[in-house]
Amino acid sequence: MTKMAYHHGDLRHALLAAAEAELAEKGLEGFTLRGCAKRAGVSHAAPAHHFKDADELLTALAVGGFQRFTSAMRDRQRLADLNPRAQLTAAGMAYVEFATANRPLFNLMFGSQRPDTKDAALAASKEEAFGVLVEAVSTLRGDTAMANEPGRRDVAACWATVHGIATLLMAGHLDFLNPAGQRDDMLRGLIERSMP
Amino acid sequence: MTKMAYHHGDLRHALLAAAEAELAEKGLEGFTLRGCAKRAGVSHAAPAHHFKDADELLTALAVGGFQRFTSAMRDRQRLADLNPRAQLTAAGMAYVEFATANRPLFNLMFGSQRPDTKDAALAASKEEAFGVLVEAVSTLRGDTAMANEPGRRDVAACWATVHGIATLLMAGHLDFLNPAGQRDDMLRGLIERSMP
DNA sequence: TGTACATCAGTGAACGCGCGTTCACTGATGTAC
DNA sequence: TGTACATCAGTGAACGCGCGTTCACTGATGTAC
Repeated sequence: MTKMAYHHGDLRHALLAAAEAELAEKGLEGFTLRGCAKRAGVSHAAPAHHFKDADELLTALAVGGFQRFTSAMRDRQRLADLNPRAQLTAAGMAYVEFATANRPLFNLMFGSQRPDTKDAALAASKEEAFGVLVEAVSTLRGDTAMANEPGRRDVAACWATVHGIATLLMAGHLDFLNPAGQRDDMLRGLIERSMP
Repeated sequence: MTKMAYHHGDLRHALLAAAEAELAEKGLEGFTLRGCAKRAGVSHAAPAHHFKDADELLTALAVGGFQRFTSAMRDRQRLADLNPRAQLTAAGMAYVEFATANRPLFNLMFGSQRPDTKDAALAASKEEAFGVLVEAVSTLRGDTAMANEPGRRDVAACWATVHGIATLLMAGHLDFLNPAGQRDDMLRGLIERSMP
C-alpha cells in the first residue's frame, strides 16, 4: 500500500494502535478522537466508519489491554518455579509491573467508567485475566477457590494486595519503601505475605 | 447578606462547597470552573479572583478531602475497642468507607495528577492521614514502624490491602464476595489478615 | 461626622480554541452480467 | 475479458458547543483626612 492510497486498508487496527499511543502519551483525560485520527494519519472524520465514538474505541482498547495483561501474567508464570506459591507470586509481580508500565491503560481497565461494561468481549477478557489469579489461588489451596467463601476471601485478599500495591506505587505513595532499591524483592515479600 | 448583594461575602468558601458538590456529581472528568461558578450562583469570571485555575481549586478540595478523611478514621478509632488490632481495623474500615462514600473525591486524592503536589497544605494533610495508619501499625508492633524496614513493610502491607479493597470495591470487582450481604464482617476479615 | 478616593470583588460581553458531528463529495473496490 | 454500477472508506469544510480567558465596567467596602 503506497502512502498515497486513498483507502487505508486496515484503518481499524491502525486506529487501535494510534489510540493506544495516544492514551499512553496523553492519558485518559487528554484522549481525543481527533488526536487518534491525526496520529493514524487520517482525517478526523474517518474514525466514525469504524468506531461509533471515543468510548467504543476505548472499550476495544481495554479489551486488548486485558488480553496483554493476561499474557504478561502467564508469561511470568511460565518462567517461574512450578510450586504454587511461586506461581501466584509470579502472577502478582506481573500484575504490578503491567500496571506501572502501562499506567493510563491500566487506569482505563480498572479505574474508568468509560469502557462499555455491557461489551461481551470486554467482560470475557476481564474474566480471563481474573482467571489467572483464581487459578493460582486454587492450586495453592488445593480446591476450587471460587466455590467456597474462604476461597473467595483468599482470592480477594491476594487481589486487593497486588492491586493496592500497583495503585499506590503509581501514585508514588510507596516511595518510603526500600530506599536501597531492591524493589522486586520488596514487592515479592509484600505479595507473599498476602497468601493463604 | 441579601440575595441582591453585589459582593458575595465569602465566595472562596462558597466555591469550595460548590466545587465539592460539582465533583461528587460530575466526577473529575466532568469538573469545570464554569460549573462551579454557576453552582455558587456567580458569574463564570468570578472564581478567578480566588483561584488561579481549576487545578488550584481542586488542590484546595483535595486538602479538605484529606482532612475529612483523617477525621473519619480518627472518629472510627474513638468508637472502637482500645486494643491495637481493633484500632488498626477501625482505621481500615473507615478508609474503605470513605472511599466508597466519596468516590470522585477519593479519586482526586489518590488517583489524579491534577492537584499540585508541591502545595504545602496538601502535603501536610496527606501526611496527617498517613500518620493515622503509621501510628496504628506502630502501636501494634510496639515500636516506631517507619524507623525500620520490617515496620515500613507492615505499613505498606496494611495500606495496600485497604487501598486495594477500596479501589476494587469501587470498580465493582469484589461483587463475588459474600452474596449474603454481611459486607462489613467480610471487609474486617480481609483487613485483619493483612496485619503483622 | 462627612467626604474623597483607592481598592477590591463582582458582572457580562467577547474571544479563540479544540472538540465531536454532519454532510456533500470523491476515489477505490468488488460484483453482476 | 470488459463494462456498469453499487458499495464502501476516505476527505475536508462547516457547524455548534462548552470551555478557559480577557477586558472594560460597576458596585460595595474600607480608609484617610
